[in-house]
Amino acid sequence: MRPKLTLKQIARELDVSISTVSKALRDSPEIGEETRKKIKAFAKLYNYRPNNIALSLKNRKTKTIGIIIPEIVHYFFTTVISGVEQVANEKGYNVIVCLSNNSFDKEVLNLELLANGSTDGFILSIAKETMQKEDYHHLIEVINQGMPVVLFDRVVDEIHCDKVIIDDVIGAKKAVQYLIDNGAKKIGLVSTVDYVSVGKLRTRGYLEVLRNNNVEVQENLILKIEDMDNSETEIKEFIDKNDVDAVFAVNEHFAIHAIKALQEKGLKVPEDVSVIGFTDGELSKRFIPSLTTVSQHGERMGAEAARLLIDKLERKPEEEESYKTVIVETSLVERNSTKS
Amino acid sequence: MRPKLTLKQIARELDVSISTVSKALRDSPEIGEETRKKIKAFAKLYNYRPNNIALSLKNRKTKTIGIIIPEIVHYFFTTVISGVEQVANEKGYNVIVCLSNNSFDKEVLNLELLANGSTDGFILSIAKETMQKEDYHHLIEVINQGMPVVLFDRVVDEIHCDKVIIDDVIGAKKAVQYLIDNGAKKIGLVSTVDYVSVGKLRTRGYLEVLRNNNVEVQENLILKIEDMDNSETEIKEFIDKNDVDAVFAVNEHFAIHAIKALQEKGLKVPEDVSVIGFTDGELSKRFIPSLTTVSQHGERMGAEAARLLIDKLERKPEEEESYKTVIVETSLVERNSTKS
DNA sequence: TTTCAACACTCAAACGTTTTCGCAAAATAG
DNA sequence: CTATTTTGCGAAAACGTTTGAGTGTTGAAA
Repeated sequence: MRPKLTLKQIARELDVSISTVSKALRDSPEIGEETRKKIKAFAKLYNYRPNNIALSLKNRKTKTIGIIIPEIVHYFFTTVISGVEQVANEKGYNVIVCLSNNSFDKEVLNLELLANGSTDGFILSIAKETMQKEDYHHLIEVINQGMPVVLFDRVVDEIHCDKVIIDDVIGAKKAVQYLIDNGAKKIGLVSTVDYVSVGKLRTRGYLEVLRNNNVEVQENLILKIEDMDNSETEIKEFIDKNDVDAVFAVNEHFAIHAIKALQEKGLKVPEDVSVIGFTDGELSKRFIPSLTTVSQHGERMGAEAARLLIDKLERKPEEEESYKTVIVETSLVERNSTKS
Repeated sequence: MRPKLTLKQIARELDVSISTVSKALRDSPEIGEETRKKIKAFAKLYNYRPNNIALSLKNRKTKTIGIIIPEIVHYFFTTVISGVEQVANEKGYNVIVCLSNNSFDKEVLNLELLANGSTDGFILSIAKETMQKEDYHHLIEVINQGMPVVLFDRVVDEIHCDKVIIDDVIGAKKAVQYLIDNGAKKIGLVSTVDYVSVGKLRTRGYLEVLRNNNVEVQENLILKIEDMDNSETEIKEFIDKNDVDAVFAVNEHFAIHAIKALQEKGLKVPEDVSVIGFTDGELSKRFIPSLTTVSQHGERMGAEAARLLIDKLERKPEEEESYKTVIVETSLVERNSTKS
């Protein structure tokens, strides 16, 4: 076992000072040709690499960005991480991932831990519990200490920082417009109750498009799921008793249950009824039929967040402080659950 | 903006020495009651937290473990991360995640980067390209430097370290035995070509169980998919021309295509034909019908890997070096694609 | 011969901690 | 009232690095 080489050891070995070694390796003109070559050769031979921790301490930056998400076994979040990672890597940054498990306490803990020198900034999606408590002091604290934070997906107005979000209303409008353009008249909506912000916004998009196209809004064609655990039965009943020629569901899960219910009713998807979902996850791609869906482009969101953060980190101190909110456009991915 | 507080600032503010502050905060008996209280109150008021980087440098350990995986948008790997994270957190460790994207070069880069002081040890699943090249010098190098490494899932004999794997053969046996126990006689196998180790091992399990139960092996009931892109058609043809009463597929994807082909042939799953998959991902849980499947327990694997690593990290230096390989048992998760 | 610049290097401080050692002053013992 | 112990605190080194300032030698210009 050969422990890591340090400048000090090289210096002792070659009988020069530590600073000489450091300067030689960084090609300082202060060091003579011969000495420099000798040192470089030695360093190469024994595979010297500077210690990151020491560098971080010296430079007061770690070249590491922390990302705190509510859960990791979750398609959307992994695509975001993937996007962050790509951009971070390009710019020479590392990514350290922490999970809040949707718990307020764990979010606070992780944030405090990483804020003590481990990272230069944060990319974060707020935990469910934190949103319920509406307690953001930990985030505000960290921002006040001068640490840049970028919020994505779940964001709140109370926190002043850069943000990356999608436009749920426009996403929903794209989907419903697509259905109308392809001849649908009786479009069912399977949504969540209104206090889930995503459900509310997507419902708004649905309503707007119907009005814009002079399609009458039929209240009975709108289903708002209360109890997620019982969504399957609710959707089945909804489909059974209503006559629709298209369905817009606010997530993948609702979409596939709608498809199943339609099939059991003797209808074919997409021949008789078209179905569109929201969130382009594994399930949308691989369900049979595969789902036409509104994609949230998690990877782009991650990349955008990383760019915002790194811009802040590398900004000259004299530049004006300003916070941006980037809206990443959704797009409709056409697959086999809609006819066109 | 209030920058982070340091010992030095507290010392200056309270007109004592840095060491006094440090000792007071760590409840050293050297410091008098009064001074200690004063310092602690001040630190609390201004929310002092020691700088992790400085601590890492001093202690020569970072309390951080690196995990390098081939991809993150992948159900299995996320469950592993989740398991690692839980155990790591319990023991006061952070997790830094890097992606190799299945590229040899990126794996080497990440490893070298993190090995220079950023982490105390690694948990790693080898990149596809690395396995093809059979070049593991970067891993061996890191291990030689005294950094503990735990390999999981994709492991190789050439590397001497702790390992966490599942037993594919036993997993497959459980599945096929279950089918036989429930009356199946003509069990189709949808596998990959033999040079994919997973396909080979799971096929072996299938064959062993048939022999053990004196069921004749019919070569025509075994499908080995060459071309993943064309798997759908291959499976459809296979199902169409063969008469089976059960199917064992070596992954989720094959399983759902088998189900679809069966349904299109006019057969019902699970009433007429039972289907079992491998890998308990999103799709298995949420496909309709949901899939009975062999679960690999990624979370357990991650937890196990983290435990092995942390044991190594906290082992006294005088203790004997030894490498373990932990086999995490698979288990059969019964859902709606099999009758029982 | 003196002066000075160029060269090639070393010293020392700094980043923020912890910890060993040393040293006064106060408290106790003799 | 002196001798010794205890108490309370500070100085300094260490972790590994970078970097501005300082130093000694050489060779050339004045």
